[in-house]
Amino acid sequence: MTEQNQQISQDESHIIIERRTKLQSLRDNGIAFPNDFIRTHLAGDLHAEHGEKLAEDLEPQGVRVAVAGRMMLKRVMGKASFATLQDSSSRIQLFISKEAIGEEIYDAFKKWDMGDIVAAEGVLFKTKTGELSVKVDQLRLLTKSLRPLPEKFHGLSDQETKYRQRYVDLIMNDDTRKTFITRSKIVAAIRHFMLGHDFLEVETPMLHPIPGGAAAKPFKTHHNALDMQMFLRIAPELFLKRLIVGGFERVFEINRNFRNEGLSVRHNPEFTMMEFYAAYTDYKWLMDFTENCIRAAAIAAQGTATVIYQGREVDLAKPFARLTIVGAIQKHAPQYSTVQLEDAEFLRSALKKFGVDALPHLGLGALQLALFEETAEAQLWEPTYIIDYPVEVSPLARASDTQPGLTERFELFMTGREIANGFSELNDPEVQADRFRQQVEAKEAGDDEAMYYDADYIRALEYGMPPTGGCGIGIDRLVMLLTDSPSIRDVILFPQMRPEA
RNA sequence: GGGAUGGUAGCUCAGUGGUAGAGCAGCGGACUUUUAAUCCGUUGGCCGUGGGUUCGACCCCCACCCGUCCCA
Repeated sequence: MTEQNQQISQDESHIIIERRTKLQSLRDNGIAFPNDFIRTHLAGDLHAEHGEKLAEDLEPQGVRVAVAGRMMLKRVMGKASFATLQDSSSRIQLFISKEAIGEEIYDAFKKWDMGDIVAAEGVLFKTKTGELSVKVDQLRLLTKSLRPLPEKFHGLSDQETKYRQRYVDLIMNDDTRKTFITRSKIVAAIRHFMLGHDFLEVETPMLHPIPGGAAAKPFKTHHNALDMQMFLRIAPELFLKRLIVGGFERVFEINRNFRNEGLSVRHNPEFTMMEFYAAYTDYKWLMDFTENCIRAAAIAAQGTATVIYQGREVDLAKPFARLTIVGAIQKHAPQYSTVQLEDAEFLRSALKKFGVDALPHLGLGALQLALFEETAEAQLWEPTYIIDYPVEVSPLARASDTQPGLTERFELFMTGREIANGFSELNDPEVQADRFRQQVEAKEAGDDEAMYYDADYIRALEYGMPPTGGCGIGIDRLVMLLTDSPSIRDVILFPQMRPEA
């Protein structure tokens, strides 16, 4: 052992020291980390193909297999033993007898540890309790595990360790593996849905010279060669619409956004969104389309569009409800009268009771929206589109032709959370330029979430963008819903954590 | 940012002012069809960190660090 290793081992438990000693003896006796084993079968396939067979049917077939995986259980009984290997598909039991593999390897096996990666070859059979197993005649240790796994029965339950050491969580918890497999299926289903509707998948910059496309605080970074400040993107929106200008009439991107905000059960500083844009559509078309897309994702994840979240049903099968902001307040907080909801001063005082200090420049629509967020939003359990957002909080959305001060915009809520946000895009370059100027004024007045003026985006619009609908779906929150996960950290493999103590 | 709650052996957890415990894992031994195998023996702890109170602190007090939940 090197001096450095010795120093490390002083801080390590006796278990790790013991295992390092075993590894050293593997090194002394040959190749400690061999990579020439060839696996022929996965455990899950073996169970699927042979699990139901009777012993007397299976054993005469002499099915020869080579399996490998992490040793999760080990039962040594004198001259014969059982071990359970876990591979990516499932688990398979090994029957290991001294008689079949020889005394030398058998004695070595007795020293192997839980968590070691083991390879075995042999013939399938059924034990007397009927468990499909491999009668092993060749056995090898492929990778020595130096760190002890959590307890075999209770597993790993500490939330912090599950998040910080996801690799251990994945080894120990089938539910965790399932959640991320489901996440992959959801993303695949959404991608398939989009491609099936003639959308082109694209990738736009994550490093932005000007952050745009959303009201949020960005992360700042620095490009050395260009010696310029850059921002991690808060949304891909302005780039995707440049592509609409360019003639890609249906585009989507599934990728990460970064927002410099606090952490919560619903917020991770980097999160995944799908944004999509379709020329010659509007927000009404988007609502129908988004609904179908989410339904397809639910069926891919759970096989049904009627799902249970935290013990309560969410019906994604029936048409999603549609309510205006005021309508939602009236439904979920009926103590406010129609007259009061049109009274800016009343709304300010009502908001104060919720501890919200409404900025003086906010108009009626923004005040109504703030009251909606306080009173109604958390109660929107069944999927509900809230429509007709005020212009002042929707600087990229097309104004309504019939309702002054409102835009053709919706947000989709379910289980009390925002899942999607979409609108008819503002494609009038002169109006967009005005809206940007207003944002810059708000920023100068101290609103650090206000947008920058993006001159190139205006230039793009000046070439002409067809009438377009665009929408963003929060993938993490959708996966939470479809995997019944209470926290966003449960659906992100490596959630953001403070440095370890 | 505020409130609640937690941090004790590698893991899961007991312990409530008087010598730090159990199960699993580990180590030694027995055992040729086990299923969290069983049986005998046994090692292992800055009780999150730093202060304080006390004859004496895992336990009481204060501050801090890192989680979890709720609220903003």
